[in-house]
Amino acid sequence: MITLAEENYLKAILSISLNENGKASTNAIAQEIGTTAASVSDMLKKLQEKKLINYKKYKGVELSNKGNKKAINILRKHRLWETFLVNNLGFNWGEVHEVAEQLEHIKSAEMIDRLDAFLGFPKYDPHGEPIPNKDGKTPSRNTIPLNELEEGSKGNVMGVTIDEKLFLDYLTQLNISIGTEIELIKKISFDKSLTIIIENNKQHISNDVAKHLLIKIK
Amino acid sequence: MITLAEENYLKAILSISLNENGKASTNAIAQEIGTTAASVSDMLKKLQEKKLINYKKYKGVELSNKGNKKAINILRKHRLWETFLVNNLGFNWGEVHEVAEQLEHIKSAEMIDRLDAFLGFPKYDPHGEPIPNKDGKTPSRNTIPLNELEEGSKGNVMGVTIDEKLFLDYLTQLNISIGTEIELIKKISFDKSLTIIIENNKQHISNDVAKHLLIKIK
DNA sequence: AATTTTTTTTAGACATGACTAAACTTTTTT
DNA sequence: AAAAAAGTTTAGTCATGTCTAAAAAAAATT
Repeated sequence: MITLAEENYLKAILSISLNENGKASTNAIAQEIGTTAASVSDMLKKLQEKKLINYKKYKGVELSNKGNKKAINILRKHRLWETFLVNNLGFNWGEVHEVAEQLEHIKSAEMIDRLDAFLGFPKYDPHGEPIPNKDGKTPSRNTIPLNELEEGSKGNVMGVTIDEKLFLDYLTQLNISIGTEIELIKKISFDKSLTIIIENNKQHISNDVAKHLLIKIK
Repeated sequence: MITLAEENYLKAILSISLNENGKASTNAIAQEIGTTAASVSDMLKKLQEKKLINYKKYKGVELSNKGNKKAINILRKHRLWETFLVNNLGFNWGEVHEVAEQLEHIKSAEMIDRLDAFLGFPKYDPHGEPIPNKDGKTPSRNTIPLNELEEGSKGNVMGVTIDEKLFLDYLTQLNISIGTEIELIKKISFDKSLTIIIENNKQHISNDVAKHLLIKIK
């Protein structure tokens, strides 16, 4: 049986290895989870025992096949629940993360598959993030972060890559949601900030915001 | 903050005080939860600390106002989730208890009120058990257990008072569900078993089954 | 190549919630 | 009203998952 704490570690390791590629460091995991490096070290030993990760002391860590399956499944549950909360309970996309963090740990494969069916087998969650299917397969799209677009090109927002209220509320304020068309006017070399056009309005956003917006080029 | 274990104790104490009236004994709680009397003693001290129960050593325990509110809220969540699982995800009434036991601990008052609205503010769950509303008020009905009916009288099943797969599956086999009309033909004095008629079929059931069927007399 | 800095691990505690065994109350029986 | 039985609490352990402080290893700097 896998515990709640263990599930959160697997999730953190998956999240880190998706962002930076290669192995996850003890410190990075500690930061992601909001605990100390010492606690992480302790837990990594337990996860290794259970064959959920591949870990050698001081050498970083990666998910084993078994661990990867578990982690993907948690992600699947998280994103399905977020979809339910937004589509059926009327929450907005900035309000669902904390509750989904709880719901993702509910154990019942049968239930989650029925929820999936109830929702109509969605491919993307309310943030445009792909929902792994029952077999763990994740749909892929060719999108690029807005900050990597060339000046003068246009595209549509297909997803965001962080799920934090402050960020999502700011996007809402900028009139950006899934599907929004954005034209990149200018990149400022100095601070890598961008001038963009959204629905005929010129706006200026930081690189920090732009890099978390996934764009499909027109 | 109230922990998962504490919530389960409050639920157990509520359940016991609804069935047998008066205070809940340490042993009864231990049995309900599936733990030892020693563990219960330990926990009662903690719940007393938090003012969730009224407890004097060796004298049994009852919920405080605060504890009662918490416990009712857990019951509300349990029954709303069961309703969702049956009405929207297509589970049958015998399959939902375990999952609802997990879901009832999800913390978000906003979410549960939205779920309530989504479900259409149901008054009863799939087992006919009353769902406390947002303010903790529980709808009441005048029903009596089938075994207390008089010979020759008729009524409809309005609810069941245990939520166990074996029991519910047996009811399904007997063609009994919420709303079913039952006529009580005969009570056997020896073992208090009953002969009943359901949809023109004569059946014979034990007192143990009958006492968990709530009937509204015609 | 040696030293400093950073990162990681170990050692030793602590809180939670469980357990068994033993002690202590309360209740029931004689 | 004693004695026996039943129920409850305490004492002492244990596993989980956290922490701080100290030690050890790896990486970066000189």
